[in-house]
Amino acid sequence: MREFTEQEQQRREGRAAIEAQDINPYPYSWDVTDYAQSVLDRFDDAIHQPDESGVSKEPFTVSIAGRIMKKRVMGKASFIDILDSSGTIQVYVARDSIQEGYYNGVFKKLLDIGDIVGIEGYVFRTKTEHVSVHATRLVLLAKALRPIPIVKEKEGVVYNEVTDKEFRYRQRYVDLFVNPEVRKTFVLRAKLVSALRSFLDEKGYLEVETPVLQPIYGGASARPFTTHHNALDMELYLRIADELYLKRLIVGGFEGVYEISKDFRNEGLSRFHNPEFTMMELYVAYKDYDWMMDLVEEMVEVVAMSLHGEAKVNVGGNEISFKRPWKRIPLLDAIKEKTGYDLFGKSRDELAEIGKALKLEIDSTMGSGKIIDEIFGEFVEPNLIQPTFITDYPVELSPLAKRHRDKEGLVERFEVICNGKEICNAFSELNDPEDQRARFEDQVRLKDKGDDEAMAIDEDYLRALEYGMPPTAGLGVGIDRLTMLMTGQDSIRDVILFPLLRPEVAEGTEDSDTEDSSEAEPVTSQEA
RNA sequence: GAUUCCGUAGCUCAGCUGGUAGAGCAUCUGACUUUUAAUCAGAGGGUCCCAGGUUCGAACCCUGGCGGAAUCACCA
Repeated sequence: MREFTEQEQQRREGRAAIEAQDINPYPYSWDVTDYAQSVLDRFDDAIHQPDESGVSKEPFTVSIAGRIMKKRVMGKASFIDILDSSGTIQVYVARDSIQEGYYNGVFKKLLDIGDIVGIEGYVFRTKTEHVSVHATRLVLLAKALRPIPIVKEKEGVVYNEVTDKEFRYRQRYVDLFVNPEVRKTFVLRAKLVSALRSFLDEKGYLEVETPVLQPIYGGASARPFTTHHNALDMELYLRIADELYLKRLIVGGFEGVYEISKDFRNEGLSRFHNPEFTMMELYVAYKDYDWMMDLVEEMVEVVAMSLHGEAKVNVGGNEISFKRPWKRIPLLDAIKEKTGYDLFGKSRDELAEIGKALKLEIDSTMGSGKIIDEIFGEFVEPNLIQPTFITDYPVELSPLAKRHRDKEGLVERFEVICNGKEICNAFSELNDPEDQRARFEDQVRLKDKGDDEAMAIDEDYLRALEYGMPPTAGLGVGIDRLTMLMTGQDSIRDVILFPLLRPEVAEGTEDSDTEDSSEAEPVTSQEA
């Protein structure tokens, strides 16, 4: 058994004292009729404010519930701040206004900051002009046995703000109620996903679900997580992308399908990478990547509008505008513009020379596509702040994309770069089964050379393509990154509720293996 | 995986060139029926992340480990 801190012991004693009065510290429900924000919004001095005799034209009675965040006791009356899902409201608790005996018997001594309570009362404005609820009934709904961090604020200055990242990620439940802007971020994230979904639904695309557990992983270059199915005694992989399954559905005759779901990649963690992350993938039949660029512009603008009411956002001092149209520039042109080197038609060795001239580390295992990608990543990508379509990638980097209709060695693919980071990736989908087989075979050669991110041949996918897939445009959007951009967060952990962390040593388990005789004793805290 | 920085009370932090710990808020006791970082008076609370080492003596110096952050590498 973990040793309790002083404050935890005091709270447990408080709980016992409450139970000794036949009060359940964890009752079953509370009838909520109002929320902090709506009360503040709806209060009208003309009709709700009581006069000197305590009578108002139209009493504004409410029933609210939430967590006690502050408690200011002044003898026979107190103010508490109650936090609910909408925000905070002050409650005036006077001894003679609530249940008889409750003020001195329970409220003053036994209710703590952090406890969750239900309050009935009427709304009024205090002498200091603060809209408050004058409690007529106050009920404990859940006792908090741990003290919560107390954050205070005066004149815009926040005191004792909980800033410790580890604390905040490990105990997100606390982070959410002590840092209001954290909740806002996740509300925005939900809005973003819902705006995306309704945008796609309105276009008539079908939301589908495809397997997370896959016998062959594919659709991206990444290392997978591996797991095992006992009954079938088979290795399975957690998907690294939805792509190949969604395109099978296009073969099946759906003309527009999308999926919003988690992908899993077994790679390092960073400000931009969490091993599980959310992707939206969309495939539309009979379209190509030019069409998809138009769609992406429209979609992102709509999303920005639905979150902010305008098509722009401030991130790290940059004002980013999503207003259409966005700049479109071929990858090699963008590189030429920034570095002066024209890479078109250059051989692998010529590219390596240019790479070295640009002071990049080029080794013999890197193919020409990889070198181009390095140059782009180093000299172009970080400088693209406004949303920009970078188009036409080397074929070796894009084994699932269709060859460019005009440009030899390239594919019809684009990425959108914004604030120096990729936010989506799309192409005209490769639907020639024989070219696809050849591309897979190239991947296998890479795998044999030791590239553990190269794709495997997916025979079933090839079989599907052999039945005929219409020309198709495909898109993948990193939802976490898009959320970062739209909410101005600079770490992916701030847009994922429970980011992956190393396991912590659980409280009270440091000596859990040693015998502990005190456990045998029955704990009787009920009687007091 | 590499490098740098960080880890002291429930929270936010201080702790000088090594002399075994302090503040504010929170908590406890008392006062106070319109306060708002409420106020006033008093009190308690710490395996200084862990394990070794150096030293008469370590929160502080050294070594190793654990955890976090940033940067890099890989990627979305």
